[in-house]
Amino acid sequence: MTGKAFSSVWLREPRKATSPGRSREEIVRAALELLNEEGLDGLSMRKLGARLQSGATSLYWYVANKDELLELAYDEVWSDMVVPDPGRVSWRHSASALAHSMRQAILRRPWAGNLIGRMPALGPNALRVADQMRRMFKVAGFAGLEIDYAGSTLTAYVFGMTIPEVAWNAATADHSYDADEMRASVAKAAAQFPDMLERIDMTSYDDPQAMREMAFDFGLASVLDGLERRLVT
Amino acid sequence: MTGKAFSSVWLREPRKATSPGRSREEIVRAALELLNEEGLDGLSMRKLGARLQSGATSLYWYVANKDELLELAYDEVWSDMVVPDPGRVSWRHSASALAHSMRQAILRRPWAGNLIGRMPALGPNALRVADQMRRMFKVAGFAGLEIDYAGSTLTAYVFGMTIPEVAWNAATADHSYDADEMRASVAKAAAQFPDMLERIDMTSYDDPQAMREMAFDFGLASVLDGLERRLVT
DNA sequence: ACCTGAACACCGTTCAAGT
DNA sequence: ACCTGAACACCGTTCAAGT
Repeated sequence: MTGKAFSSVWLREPRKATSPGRSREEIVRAALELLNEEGLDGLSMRKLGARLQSGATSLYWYVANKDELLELAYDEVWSDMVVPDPGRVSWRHSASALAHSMRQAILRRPWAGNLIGRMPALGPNALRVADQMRRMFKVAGFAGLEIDYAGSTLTAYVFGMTIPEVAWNAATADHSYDADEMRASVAKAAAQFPDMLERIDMTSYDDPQAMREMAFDFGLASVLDGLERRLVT
Repeated sequence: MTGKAFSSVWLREPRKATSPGRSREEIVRAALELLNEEGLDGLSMRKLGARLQSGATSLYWYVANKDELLELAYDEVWSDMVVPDPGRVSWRHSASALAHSMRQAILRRPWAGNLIGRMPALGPNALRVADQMRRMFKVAGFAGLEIDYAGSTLTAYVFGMTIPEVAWNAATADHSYDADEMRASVAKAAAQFPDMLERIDMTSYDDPQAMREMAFDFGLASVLDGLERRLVT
């Protein structure tokens, strides 16, 4: 019972473009526009069809279903992640730059927050990043499976830190943000936890942006220190 | 313009239960059943209404909308995360046990993978865990904002590692899993990346479960080492 | 106070029919 | 080979009307 294995759009050939305004590429471009303008909920096959001056169902000639379309669009997120050459700079510098560029890539495309880690990342951009990261950790001194473990650790940290950040931005984007009100709300919820209340009095809510950057750098330094330690022993 | 701030179900009083089979509690219980049986997509207001022998729209008396219902159900995930008392065991042991229980809590409820980090976690269970974790990092020796940074780092790592794990399980659950086929698929996608191909030849695909546990422990040790290092300097 | 059903404004996807 | 529209089987939510 071999059953058909795990499938991904990237494993199949696209239908070739013939008419000018109608191709997989064209569709993905329009989907990205919609995603960037209106977010994940703003993308529907019907709206996408309208934008391309076609029936919604015409798209199914080029793309098997909406999930595949998302998988195609998703690869774009990886396009501006960078891994500075670990031959020229220290691997720590390279890893740190990668982590920051990953975070920014997601913050710039909030819709990606709901896809990341949930969707296979087998597009060309994702593979490039994975390949460069592997090489980086090899230069650093990791070997065998530990090359992959180190990669997983770094990306898990960055994604785990950034996904909530995106969600938070989305949740507070509508209402004009009021630090005092926020403080009061959370204080109410955390009323029976004296330890939590203590935290609420801190500056945390006044400049959430700066706070998050500090938290990110603190955690990143920890992760990199931890990885470094794995190398020396 | 203060605008209404960030809102969460947990900040409002529930409507009190009157009839026996109809209350916010009852509804959340039924929603959890549906989630555990059919996953996130299996939960619709209509199906939930049917299960409770009521019109779908009757639920709106007890719950403002589906998102709030999810927020309510979501707190359940935190219920079996444990933080061993850091007064009796080392903080490292405590943190490690917490991390493992977090991972298991999510693996046991795959639907949570799509909610985690995306939804405010202000329910009683989530607050208990947050409070205990805070105390743990305080006992460890962190102070001020670093208590929170340490907490964010640990949970970001665990969530970032576990969310893809859940997604992977879901993607491979349908098809009977075939290691060779999988290897071939990924090899095809990664064809131009010699470094990636090297990885594919490893044992990675034969026992993914064991592999993931090793990866998790490797990363966890790194994160804890990194946090420890923050304490001594 | 609580519950109902009809209705609104959407979805993704299939498929026979057209050119 | 490509595109269309109608149709199917769903959604979440509102709201006037019932008891």
